[in-house]
Parts: sequence; C-alpha cells; structure tokens
Amino acid sequence: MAGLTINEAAETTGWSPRMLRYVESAGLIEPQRSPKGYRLYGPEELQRLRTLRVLLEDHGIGLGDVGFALRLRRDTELRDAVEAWFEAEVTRPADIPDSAWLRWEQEKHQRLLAALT
Amino acid sequence: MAGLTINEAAETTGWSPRMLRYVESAGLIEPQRSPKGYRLYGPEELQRLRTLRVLLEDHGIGLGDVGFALRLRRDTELRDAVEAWFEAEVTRPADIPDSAWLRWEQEKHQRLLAALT
DNA sequence: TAAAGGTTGACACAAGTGTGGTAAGGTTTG
DNA sequence: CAAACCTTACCACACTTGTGTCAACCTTTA
Repeated sequence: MAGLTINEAAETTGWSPRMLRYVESAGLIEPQRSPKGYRLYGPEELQRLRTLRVLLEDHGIGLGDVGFALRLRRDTELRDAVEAWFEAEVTRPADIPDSAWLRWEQEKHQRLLAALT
Repeated sequence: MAGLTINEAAETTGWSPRMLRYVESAGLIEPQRSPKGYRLYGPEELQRLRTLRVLLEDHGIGLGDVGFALRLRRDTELRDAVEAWFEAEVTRPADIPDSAWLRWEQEKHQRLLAALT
C-alpha cells in the first residue's frame, strides 16, 4: 500500500472526505491513484493538507484564494498582467496638463451626443 | 474641479456608478474626495478602471481575485505563508522510511481509541 | 430656490462557492 | 461472498459576490 485511502487521510488531516475531493478539484492537492483509481495520500500530501488548514485559518482566506495564488504562480501571463495593473501609471501625451485632459474627458459625452445629431 | 464625479467616471469607464463604489469597497480604486465627500476620479483612476475591466475579462478573474492579489502584495506575512505552503516539503525524521511512517499514520486512530479506554 | 446630482445604507436577486448527503456501481478483504 | 470502502455524479442548502434599485438626506448649480 503506497498511501492512505481517502477516509484514512480525512481522519488524520481533519478534512472531510468530501472536502478532500473538493480540494483536489481546486488543484491544490492531487494524490496518486491506485491502479483501480483509489486516491492514495502519501506523507507529503497529508502534511500539506494539515498546513493548508492552518494557512486558511491563520489568514482568513479561502480555498479559492489559494487556488488563485496557484494560478498566479503558474500562469506567467496572468501574473504579469496583474502586476502590470498594480503598477500602471497614466499614459497620455505629456504636453496635455491634467486640467485640459479632464475637461476633454468631461466633454466627451456632449461631443458624442453632438456627433449623433 | 480636481476630477470627474462618479457619474462622469462611470460614463467614461464603462462601470456603473454602483460598481465604482463596489470596486472602491474592494480596495482597488479609491478616488480622492471633495471637501464635502464627493468622489473625484482623476486621470490615473480612470485609466486604471478601464484597464481593470480588460484585466478581468482577459483572464476570467473576479474583483475578489484582484483584491486578494492586492492583499498578497501588501501583506508580507500572508505572501510568505502562501509561498511557504506551495514550497513545503515533508518534514519528519529522515530515518523513518515512508512505509513505517504510513503505518504510524494508519494506526494513529486505533492508538487514540485505545488511549481512551 | 428648485433641479440635478452626490452620499450612505438597505433590500433584492442571480450566479458562484463551500459543504454535506445520497445513489449506483466497482473493489478489497475478513 | 458479504461487509466495508472507493469512485463519480447528482441534489441540496447556506453563504458570498456582483449588480440593480430605492430611500433619505446633503450639495452644487442654473
């Protein structure tokens, strides 16, 4: 036997079997499978399941949050896009002062309306 | 006037006024306020509101996700904890082989039960 | 000063998330 | 082989998220 079955794993980790499957569906802990498809949790999975509960409780976050963090670290494009958004500054011709730019924004609607008549 | 009011901002960004308040409540875009408490959106906020919509649509993520990413970059402790979880490996005495360790795990319940009687 | 527009707070509702339970069927084991 | 256990696929239900709308009240502006 190369690992604990789902009920055994549930017992030693504090998760319900149902939630172990859910955690797996979120891509967080994916145990090995026996030839017939039984989930087999090894020492590493069990440890990570325990620390996962602590992580969630300690910081008041959810599985979805950890799942998103996982996406962030796997999907470079996503990470870069989010990063870029946080750092984005206004990009517009440097010779238009704020006041003018704002007026332009403010009047855009009127201009659009005017253009339609 | 130091910026656009909420309805004007809504018009030029594509968000509804309701959602602009919601985005603000998520900590993503917090406009300046006039002395009497009116929201005033400047060029930077408007730009970031527009790119935010693109970010969400392009990657199929939600405001909550971006909010969590924000938490991650601001809260060092959280970031470290999540990072640590992703990288965690099993920590246990190196001289106990997997097979023994698993047996130990497997029998923990029986031992607990036995201890109670 | 009346109209237009801003503020917060609350109600409402669809869609998504977290979690439990159950059913139908295959597997392991005493 | 019967009991105990696993698998997937659903139903269900409470809670959260995203979004609109409305009320009560204050501010700006024509």
